[in-house]
Amino acid sequence: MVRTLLQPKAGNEEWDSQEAETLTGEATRRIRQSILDGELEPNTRLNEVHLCETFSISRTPLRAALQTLAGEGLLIYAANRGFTVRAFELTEIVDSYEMRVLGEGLAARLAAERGLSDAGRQRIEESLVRGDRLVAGLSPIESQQDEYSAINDIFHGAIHRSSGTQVVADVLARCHIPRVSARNIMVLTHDEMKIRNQFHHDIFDAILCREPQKAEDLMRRHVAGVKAAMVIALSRRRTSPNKD
Amino acid sequence: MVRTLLQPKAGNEEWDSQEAETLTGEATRRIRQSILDGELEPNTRLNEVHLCETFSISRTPLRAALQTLAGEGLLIYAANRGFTVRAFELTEIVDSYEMRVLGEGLAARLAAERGLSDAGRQRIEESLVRGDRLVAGLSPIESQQDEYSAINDIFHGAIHRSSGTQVVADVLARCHIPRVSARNIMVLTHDEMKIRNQFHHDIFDAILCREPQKAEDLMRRHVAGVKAAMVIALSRRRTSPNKD
DNA sequence: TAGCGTCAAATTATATACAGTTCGTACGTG
DNA sequence: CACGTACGAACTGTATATAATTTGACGCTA
Repeated sequence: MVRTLLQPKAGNEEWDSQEAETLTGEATRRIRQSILDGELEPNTRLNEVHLCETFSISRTPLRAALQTLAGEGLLIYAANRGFTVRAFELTEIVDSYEMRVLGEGLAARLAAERGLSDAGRQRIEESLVRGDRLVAGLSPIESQQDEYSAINDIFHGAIHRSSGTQVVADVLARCHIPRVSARNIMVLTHDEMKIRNQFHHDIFDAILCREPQKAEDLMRRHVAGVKAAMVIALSRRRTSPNKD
Repeated sequence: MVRTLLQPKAGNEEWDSQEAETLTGEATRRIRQSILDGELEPNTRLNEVHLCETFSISRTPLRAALQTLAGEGLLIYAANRGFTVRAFELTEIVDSYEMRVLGEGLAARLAAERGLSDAGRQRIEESLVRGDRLVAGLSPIESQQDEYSAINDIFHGAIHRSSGTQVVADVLARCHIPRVSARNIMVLTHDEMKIRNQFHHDIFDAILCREPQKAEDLMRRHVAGVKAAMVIALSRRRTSPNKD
């Protein structure tokens, strides 16, 4: 049969070039997902041989995957002691949001200064359409949180790319990790989704109209709002349980 | 005679735990240095076997080192095609400074909010003493640029740690890379060193006095000044040579 | 001569064997 | 019984052999 013609698997989003079609890349994605989904709990020390058997690969590609994830900040490495799942303290999560406020604002500003590519504009518009549909209550209630999360990733990811600077995108990816690691904790109300959806629209308009200052300001307020909601949700779950 | 003890090796800065006493760590440091020093030029495609012979190690620790450096953003990886030294466009460098303005400002603000540890305060004071000595003209002229660079790393590094948040320090490390990769280009005048040294003093005072807003503001202006100088220096070297 | 398919050399990806370190445990000593 | 030491199992670090992929050159065809 056809051998070359390498495509991402049908129905799958495009891959990072790094994670295509090698055991290493496959393992990287699966382990990352396990961590973000909470299957691998924080502070767990990873046993290489055991993980090898789990994924049915040898230690070489496994270690490569672990190195990559350590580089992403998801794992912590200690010489002769291997890798450990990184734990994020509440402080760390709050501060990373503070960083994200600034970074997302910068990305929006740069995007507004430089304009959107056709592909970027289309991706954002797609996310806005889906957002409107969500807010209108046309999605199944069970999947609303996941749908909002997906929409959010598309919207912000498109803006990161549109900033035109890899470093900015990298920085935001790093700030994104503590957020995701706590994702399950926050449940959005319908009103919150409405507000955020409106912010997405306004930010998009500011970028389209080439108003960098306005785009940055709106984005900062948007992310600051998300931060506040997250901190409140986290505090509820994490504060000392001595006063039940 | 205030001197910090516990130095890993005489004259050597302390190591990341990741890079201690393994061939992988050693290779990581050496290759990183080669890249930052410009021995390995941008867009060079790295040949694993060749590098193995250069460093007298086998491919396993070498690949581990390359993966780590790719995670730091110094190398770019493509599946089945290996690693390439990353090149930073002028735009990328400018934007990473923009990010750094915000990140360094945040770090200073957080440090001011939370206060300095004894170790942190000592490190900063040490850098200030050395800065004053430098500005007073008591250092050999040939080594002034290197001395300023070292002082700078100590000062800002101490503040990054004092922010109390790993994510912030990671973000700034990522912004630091394009800067260093262009380090040789900028030559500081004595007056510029004086101005920057004064900024260091003022920022330190603001942090000590627990004035977060002031610390952030000063730090932003400080880094913005550095950015301006760098951009001017880079433009001189890089702009199209069609109008000599 | 331009385009295309094929093959071999070079290079990367993976598996696995072996070496070195860590860490828990059991034993000996005070 | 407390404490330190030594030993061994478990684990990570490294080397190297083998498999898969890329790359460039060569020759064939239209």
